[in-house]
Amino acid sequence: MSTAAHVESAVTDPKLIEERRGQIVRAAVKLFSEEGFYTTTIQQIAREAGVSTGLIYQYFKDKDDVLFLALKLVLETYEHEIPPRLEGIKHPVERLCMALSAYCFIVDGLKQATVLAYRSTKSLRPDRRTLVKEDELRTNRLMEACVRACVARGYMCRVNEYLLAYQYVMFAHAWALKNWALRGRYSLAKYVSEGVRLLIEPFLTEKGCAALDAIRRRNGDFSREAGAAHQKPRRGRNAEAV
Amino acid sequence: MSTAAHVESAVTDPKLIEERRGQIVRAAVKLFSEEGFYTTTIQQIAREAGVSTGLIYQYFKDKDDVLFLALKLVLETYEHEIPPRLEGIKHPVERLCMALSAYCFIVDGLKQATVLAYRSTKSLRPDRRTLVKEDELRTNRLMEACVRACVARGYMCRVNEYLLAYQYVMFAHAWALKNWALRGRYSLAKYVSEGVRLLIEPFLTEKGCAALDAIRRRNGDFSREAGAAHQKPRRGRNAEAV
Amino acid sequence: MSTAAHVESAVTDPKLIEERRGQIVRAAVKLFSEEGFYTTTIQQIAREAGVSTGLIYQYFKDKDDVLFLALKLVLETYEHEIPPRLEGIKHPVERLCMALSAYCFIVDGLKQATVLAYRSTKSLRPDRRTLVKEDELRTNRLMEACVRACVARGYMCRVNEYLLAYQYVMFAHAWALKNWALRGRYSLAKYVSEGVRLLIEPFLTEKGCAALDAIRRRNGDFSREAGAAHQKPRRGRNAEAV
Amino acid sequence: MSTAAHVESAVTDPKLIEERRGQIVRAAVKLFSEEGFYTTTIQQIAREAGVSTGLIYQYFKDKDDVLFLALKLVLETYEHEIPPRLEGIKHPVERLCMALSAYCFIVDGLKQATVLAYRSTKSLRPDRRTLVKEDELRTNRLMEACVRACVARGYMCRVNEYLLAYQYVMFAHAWALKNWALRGRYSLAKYVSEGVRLLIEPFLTEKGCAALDAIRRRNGDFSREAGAAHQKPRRGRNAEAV
DNA sequence: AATGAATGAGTGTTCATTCAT
DNA sequence: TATGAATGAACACTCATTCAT
Repeated sequence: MSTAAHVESAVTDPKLIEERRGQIVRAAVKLFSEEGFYTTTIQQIAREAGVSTGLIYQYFKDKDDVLFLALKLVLETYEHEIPPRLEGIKHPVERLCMALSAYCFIVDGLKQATVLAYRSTKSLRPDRRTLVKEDELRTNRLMEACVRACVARGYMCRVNEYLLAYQYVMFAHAWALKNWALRGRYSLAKYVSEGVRLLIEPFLTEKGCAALDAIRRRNGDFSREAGAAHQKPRRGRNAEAV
Repeated sequence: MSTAAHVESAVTDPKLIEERRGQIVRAAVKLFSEEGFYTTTIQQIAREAGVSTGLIYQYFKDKDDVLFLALKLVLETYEHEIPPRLEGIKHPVERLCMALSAYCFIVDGLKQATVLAYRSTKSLRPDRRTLVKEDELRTNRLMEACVRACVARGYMCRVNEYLLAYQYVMFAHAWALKNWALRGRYSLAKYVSEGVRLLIEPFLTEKGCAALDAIRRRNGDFSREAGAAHQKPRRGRNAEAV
Repeated sequence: MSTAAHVESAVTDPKLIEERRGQIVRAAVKLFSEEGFYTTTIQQIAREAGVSTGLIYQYFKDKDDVLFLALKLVLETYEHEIPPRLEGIKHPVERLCMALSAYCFIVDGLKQATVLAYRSTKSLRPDRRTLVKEDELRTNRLMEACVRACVARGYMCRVNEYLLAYQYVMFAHAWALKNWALRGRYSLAKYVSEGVRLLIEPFLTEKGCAALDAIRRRNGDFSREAGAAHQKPRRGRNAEAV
Repeated sequence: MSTAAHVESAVTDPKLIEERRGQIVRAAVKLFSEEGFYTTTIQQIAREAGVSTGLIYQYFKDKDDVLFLALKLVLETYEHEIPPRLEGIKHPVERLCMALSAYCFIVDGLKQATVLAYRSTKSLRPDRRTLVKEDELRTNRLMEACVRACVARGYMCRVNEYLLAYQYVMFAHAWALKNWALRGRYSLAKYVSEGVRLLIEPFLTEKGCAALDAIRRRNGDFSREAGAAHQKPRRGRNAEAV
């Protein structure tokens, strides 16, 4: 549905397809992110990708298709880059904190692309839009699973897991969407540690808080900045769940 | 700066200007919301507004200018419609809850326009973009003021007020931005009451919680659905601040 | 179905529409006739018509639509220009001869356009193609009616009127289609008089032949060339019909 | 002049050339016939012929050259397929009737290709167009020779042999060109027998008519349909020629 | 003040043709 | 010989903007 298989003389070599598509989509993400979908021309993408205009139509059905794969690339980055960053982490609370942190750091690396997703998803044809939304939902479920693990193991009190997970997602996205308002006030690290304080800590049980304290002692408040952990505020105390 | 004062044959009668602009901008908001900025043509706006294409250029400098005023209209709706809904409400906790609720209800009535703001703000020329952002910040400060009042009066523990206020904003916006994912799960009323539970209640002091309980007994959980308040979960208890 | 009513800002003034359409279609017929449909660009038509490219799309849906009206113009010329040339002519045999002659003369003035019709009718969308064919059929019926009148009045023996009429049509068209082969051998007048000899005379009854002879004495063999009638060959004699 | 001899890396083996060309031209005739010259792409021809796009340019100079050979193939089919069908037929009247019949049957098998010839000959470069026209003239001469033989042997009265032969050609072509109008009224066989009645019989001498009658008794009115000959109409009687 | 016809630069897309392999 | 990926010029069509009325 996203391929150029319908194109008269579509390319057949799978390796080449992968390479060219990547090449073109990367150029597209860059330009769409900077200038927006409608103001970026196919010719610009071609030039940025170092190919001819015609070539793009051997790998994509139309401009919409380029956008689709560009957005998929971004959305899949979220989905694929969080798990590796959780690897080896056992403790549910630490996993949750890391998931939030990871999401924010990934978004930080894709700030413009994240904004692009918000700007341009509606420009997609409905069927493709649906597919992109499914990508987003999968990432949401990743976050939700972290929440559930905390609740299941008694580190977090009962909450609306779905909605809380969505807050994490929005919190990460906001780093890109509202970067113009946030970057003057917070470093990314600070933003993440504040996020933990606002959106995780209040829902932890005593046991969960204890775990979080331990983690902070080790990891420094999820902040890479030295001393970022010094300002220990009063935090929510939740009774043991169940 | 947004006017068409530079236009050759600009109209001079201020009353007429206001009327025509409103007429055109309302049409623009409708069409931009439905179809997006780039896919809406000036001719469509003219037809929707019941005027000629040429007329638009007597009241706006260019298409960008129409977008600018359209976005301003949306952003100012947030800013202007929240205060009246808080009128007469004295208790800081209730004000905060009502502010969140009001924001969500306003967004609900402007779902597409809210999405439009996210899609199209970057399409504005930088100077106009800045002005739109300032509109948003003013609304943020409205929310922030509500938080501060709660903290000042000891209903809420010390928090990062700026960021918490931003969570409220994002939470309201999310009702529009992620409506496709949320509407199947929550009614608006339920969404709001869950918002209170996730983003307000955890930060309340005991005193604040007591106040919230009282409000809920009166107002029914900020939910219009009968019995929506029945599922009272364990909620955060915060020690008195300071 | 051929209008530009679907166009965003189609023109509304009927007088203007007629004028502009005529202006553009005339340019199109000229260029399509000379260069063919596919090798003629919209820009060329615009230039030839003395208008801008964009204007064409205010009066035509697409290039196909221009072709459609161009072909209709040609086909309707046949249909509309034959009757006036028969006006005042009473005798069925003379009417038939004049019809054939008129058709050939009209085709002579539209040689390239006639070739265009053969080249490009298949390039039309099926529904429009059908409409053009109906135009052609109406002209055929004009010819057929002339044949029928001759038969009914006993000037012509019973024949397959439909097919004979079609021979007249093809004979006239051939003057355009095969002009490259014919123009070296015959003048148009000679061609017409040979047509009468081949496709009318053989089917005349004695009475019909007598009438034809009288007509020729008056009109000079349907040939404007002096002496074109000198080579009187043996011709078909048909018994009285019925 | 039609070859690809000028092509950089032209193929030299004559046998291969013949084979490849045939393969490609057959595919081209099929596609051009169905879709037209301009709407058929070289890539489609390549796929239909089961070769690569590049290969076509080793056997043809350009797309125009493919069209040229495609049209030649069609035109030569007429020229080459008529004589075999006349083989063994001695009587001039029968030969003439068979020639007309054969032409119609050949056209019937090449309906779309015949239309193609009318659509696309003008798309050829002038020099190539001339060559195609010469092919057509050779077929015309085939028909003309049949007419001449009839006249010479006294079966047909004196006529404009050239033009009559052209009528036969047009009659056959019309079966393709106007098939949309004819196929509802006549079977091919009926069409042919009507053609004999309209374009041959009227010009026969008494001797010729007698011969035709005999032929019909044997061959059934040039119609494959049983009983097609039953409806014997009044037909032209010509006095002996000379 | 208002109209809407006219403009023409700009864009997505196609496809004949080339050429490295 | 044969391939098919790559090219880029060319074209249909759109639409923001202008301006005569």
